Amino acid sequence: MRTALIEQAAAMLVAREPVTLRALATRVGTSTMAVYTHFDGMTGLWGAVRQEGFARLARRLADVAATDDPVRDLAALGAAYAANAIEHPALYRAMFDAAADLPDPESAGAAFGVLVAAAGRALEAGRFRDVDPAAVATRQWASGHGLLLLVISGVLPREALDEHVPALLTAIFSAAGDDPGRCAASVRAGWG
Amino acid sequence: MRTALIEQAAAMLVAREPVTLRALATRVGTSTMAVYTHFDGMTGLWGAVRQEGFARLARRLADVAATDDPVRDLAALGAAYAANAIEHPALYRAMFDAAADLPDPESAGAAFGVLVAAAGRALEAGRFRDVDPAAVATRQWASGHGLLLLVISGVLPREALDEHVPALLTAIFSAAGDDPGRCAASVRAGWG
DNA sequence: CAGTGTGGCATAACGCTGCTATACATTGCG
DNA sequence: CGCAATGTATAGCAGCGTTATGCCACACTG
Repeated sequence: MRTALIEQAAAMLVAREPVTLRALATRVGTSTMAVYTHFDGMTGLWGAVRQEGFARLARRLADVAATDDPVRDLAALGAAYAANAIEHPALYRAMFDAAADLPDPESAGAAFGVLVAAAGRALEAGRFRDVDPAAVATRQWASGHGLLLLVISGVLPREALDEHVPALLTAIFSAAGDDPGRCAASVRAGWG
Repeated sequence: MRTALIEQAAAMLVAREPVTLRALATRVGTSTMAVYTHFDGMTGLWGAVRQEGFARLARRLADVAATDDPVRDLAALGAAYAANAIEHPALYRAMFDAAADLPDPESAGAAFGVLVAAAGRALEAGRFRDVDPAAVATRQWASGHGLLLLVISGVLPREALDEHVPALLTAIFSAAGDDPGRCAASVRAGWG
């Protein structure tokens, strides 16, 4: 029942339908009370939906196999992240809805941890110098997040991703110590 | 009446009060119908509020005086942009609310134009090479936007701005052709 | 095996939301 | 002065999230 409600809510979210309590209960074939027994009302359900969104994101990032080029891996992780957000924009927006509580630290941290790990490998491989892997990951994440939200909102066209993400990643990774030319090639390879 | 409604809505937004039709009408001292005669319901009012938000942002950016160091100016514009967003986070979030229509192209374009102009001056001054000023401005905007939203949402602490914005701007401007050392100094001076 | 709780769902109602139809007032113009 | 028109007040509607209450079906227990 819990999972049915979460999945139905996520489905309505990706279908651009308004996720309302009554419509949700009707679609699942139960009554509105189910949301109150299994969650703490709609806010609790939204929290569960966002947690599910982060879990899906973490799974998707985990599917990106690590290669011997950690900078390429960072770009590939960015591509997987962007693809996930573009395919389910409403879910992505709900995951970062500022009106709600903080996203679940565990599931969100799992996704972020994959990025930090890749940055750490770049540091160990000598591609980065004198930087905190978490800082590099945060900068990549924030840049991509902002660009994605602007694209999802329709402020920027979708082509803006292909135009600006590789440029931003190359700038960030070069500033972290990677050789600019080699970095650009790795980013191109990873962004695909 | 129009302006009174817009300003009251903006005031309730910064006061973290829920902006509801009845509460808004009561505070302004009129009836709910006023919102329908002057705007097209609440959606129209939200559009006007966002337009007002972009107008305030454009005014604030225009107050940043241009110096003989265009890269410093870009960082100073970023600082003014960030300060405006941090001071009125609810209004900033409303400005980019993806559920609504696109922000008013005129007022939003005015704010963005200031950034593009500064990037153009950097190009003319020889600080940037072989780049589109609009592309540099877009990358700076998207990076700052993403970082600001993460801070406003509480995902990142406020100190993350001072830690990551100068690093990101230096990375972007260096990738645009500026000398890294000189760029870092200009960004530090502008970010203040 | 019958009795008894107990957890989970259906029903109905409450207060709130945005919105609209209608009646009234007030202003400007011929 | 009377008429037209614009903007506001009132009342009500459908929808929302939430909650109080009743029921039922399952599980544990003497």
